[in-house]
Amino acid sequence: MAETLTTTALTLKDIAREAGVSLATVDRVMHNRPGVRPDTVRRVREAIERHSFQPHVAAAELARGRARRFAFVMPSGPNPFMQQIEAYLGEMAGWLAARRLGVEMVATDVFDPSVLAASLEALSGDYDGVAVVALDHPSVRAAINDLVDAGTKVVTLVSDVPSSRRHHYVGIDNIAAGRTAGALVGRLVGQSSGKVAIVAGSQGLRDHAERIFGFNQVMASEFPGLSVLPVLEGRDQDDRSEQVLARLLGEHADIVGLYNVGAGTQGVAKALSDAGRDEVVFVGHDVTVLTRRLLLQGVMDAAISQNPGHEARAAVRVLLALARGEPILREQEKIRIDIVMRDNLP
Amino acid sequence: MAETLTTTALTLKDIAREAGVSLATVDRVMHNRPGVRPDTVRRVREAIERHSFQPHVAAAELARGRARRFAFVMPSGPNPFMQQIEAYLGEMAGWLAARRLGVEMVATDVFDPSVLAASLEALSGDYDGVAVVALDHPSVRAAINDLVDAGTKVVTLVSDVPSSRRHHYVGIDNIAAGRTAGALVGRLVGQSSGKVAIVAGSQGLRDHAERIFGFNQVMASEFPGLSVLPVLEGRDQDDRSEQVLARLLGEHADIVGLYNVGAGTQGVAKALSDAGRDEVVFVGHDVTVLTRRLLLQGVMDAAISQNPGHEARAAVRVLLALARGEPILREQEKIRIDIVMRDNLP
DNA sequence: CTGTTAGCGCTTTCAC
DNA sequence: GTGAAAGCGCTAACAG
Repeated sequence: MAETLTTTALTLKDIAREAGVSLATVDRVMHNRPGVRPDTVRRVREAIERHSFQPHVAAAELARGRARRFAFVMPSGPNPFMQQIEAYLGEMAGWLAARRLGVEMVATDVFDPSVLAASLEALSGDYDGVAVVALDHPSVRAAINDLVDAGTKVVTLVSDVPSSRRHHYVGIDNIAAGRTAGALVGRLVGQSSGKVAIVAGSQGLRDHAERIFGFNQVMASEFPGLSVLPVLEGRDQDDRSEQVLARLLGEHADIVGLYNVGAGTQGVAKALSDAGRDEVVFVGHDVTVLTRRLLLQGVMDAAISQNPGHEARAAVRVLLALARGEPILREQEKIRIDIVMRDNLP
Repeated sequence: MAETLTTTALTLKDIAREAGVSLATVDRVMHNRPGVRPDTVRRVREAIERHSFQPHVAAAELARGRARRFAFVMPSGPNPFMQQIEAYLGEMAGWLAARRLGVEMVATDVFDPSVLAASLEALSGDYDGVAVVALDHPSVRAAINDLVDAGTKVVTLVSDVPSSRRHHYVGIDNIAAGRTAGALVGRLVGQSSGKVAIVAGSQGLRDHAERIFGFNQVMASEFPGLSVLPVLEGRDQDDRSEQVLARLLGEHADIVGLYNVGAGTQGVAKALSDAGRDEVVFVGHDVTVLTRRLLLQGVMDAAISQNPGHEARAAVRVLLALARGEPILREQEKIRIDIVMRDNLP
């Protein structure tokens, strides 16, 4: 009736005795440290395997004494999504302190590759781990690789640099996010013809480009009756987004759907309401104070969201696991694409 | 440029010195143990506050030595959702072992109040914490309260007993889940008239009743043109669900939407396809092997999901935090209502 | 009521 | 190459 999932209660000492060596040697083997005869290594490894021995993390943590330091490299400037990530890190303060983890925020211009790369280089040696909202650019890639080579654990956050040797990416699959947005717009429009507008920050941003790609995929294959208009670029700014969208709305009376790929949501909403086109199906990204209000008012129909709290905590947990040499709980750290509508607002 | 979120590096000893007492006394105060003069308590408290001191969890964990044991009381019988929870606990085996946490599964008939209550009573004293998929019934409530009184930490999982003194509920807000389902059916149907069917396991189950309540709320207020038919009860069984639904489909040719509140999904899908009514908007719960397939095939339009992996891990983390007397990260442990459609399948 | 002390299971010098 | 021994910061048992 009761089935046990765990057993271990052994200690390093038990393994040492069984392998006929000392504590120190087992420790060396466990951490792949040099200076142990291959034959001894094998004997110890076998003893460990035999009992699937797991060292006690608390003891290890205590013994090594030294506190760990992580840096979060984030965009400077007022971005509500990033502010939420910071806020959630702040909420973890007690949790972090109880584990003697130091987390520092480093603000930088993540849109300028050379500035970002310089900020990263400056961190070298001072931190056990770095989480960075990265721009995908050769010099940034090089900076990340340098950190990795110096032994620092690196995770990319929200925006990935897949070509780098970063240890982990904490964020969503943006192509799938775009596909999801497309499916929502298509289904919620509920009619087979009409035009669909896209407002993005810039097609040069990897995440925006990927979302648009996914969106178009679904539109083309599943809603052939809906025609997608050329992408507008609002640079994630309210005024500019409003401006370009207002113009487009004036030119096309038969726009039935709208996908806002990045920020600038305020402007998009204003353009819609000023034009008296509230019935347009409007899908955007992220749950912020603003999008929450728009969802409640029925102006926005759905938001695709990557839970910033989860991202912040996942980044910390992944860095910690990497630093400790523990395995990462893939499933736990995977960031899901949330569909948020009025009734399931978190 | 760099802003630090944490500082602590003090130890109990530092606090002791500053308060002019010994280690042991600080320990007593920290854990609200009796036998300390009120005045001394105050002095120590002040020293702790002054530095917002956080004891080192690893040291505490190590010092107390004893391993912790948790029990998961789950429904016997083949329920894919519950099997997933078990599977995720299995994946955590290494993580659990490294923390010397023992997790045991206890299968029981959670639908029979007296059997469930007896199972819970039997656990008393043997475990530090218990997670239970609970039926809301007086004798179950009493059993939970007895465990709590005996010092065991108790969390309800998936299905709550709000009237008990359980320490925490790990699961979704089922009324909101029902509302979400209602909004999805209404929006995806995309027309203003027609009938909507509901298939539930039993209206006697609290979670099912709450979901139906939420669903009807939204239907009545936002989609007045859609008329909701009386609830069918399929007892979460495939054959029975198929049977009752097939009959209903025969009686009403104008059914445009369907909400499957519980399990029995296989039967529901079969009834729809046998009747050639694949165009009906079909919204159900949970992502399983089956619902995943139905979503990909376009038979199901959306699944409301409570991430079983998250629930399993949240239950363990909450029990651990409770046992250690640490605060719970509310935001992290809150279970979200996920809307899963084809393109954001996890 | 309060203090002293012996570990918990690792990591890390420092010797051999 | 390998081992012995001194802690890491707490908890708990035992003295006083």
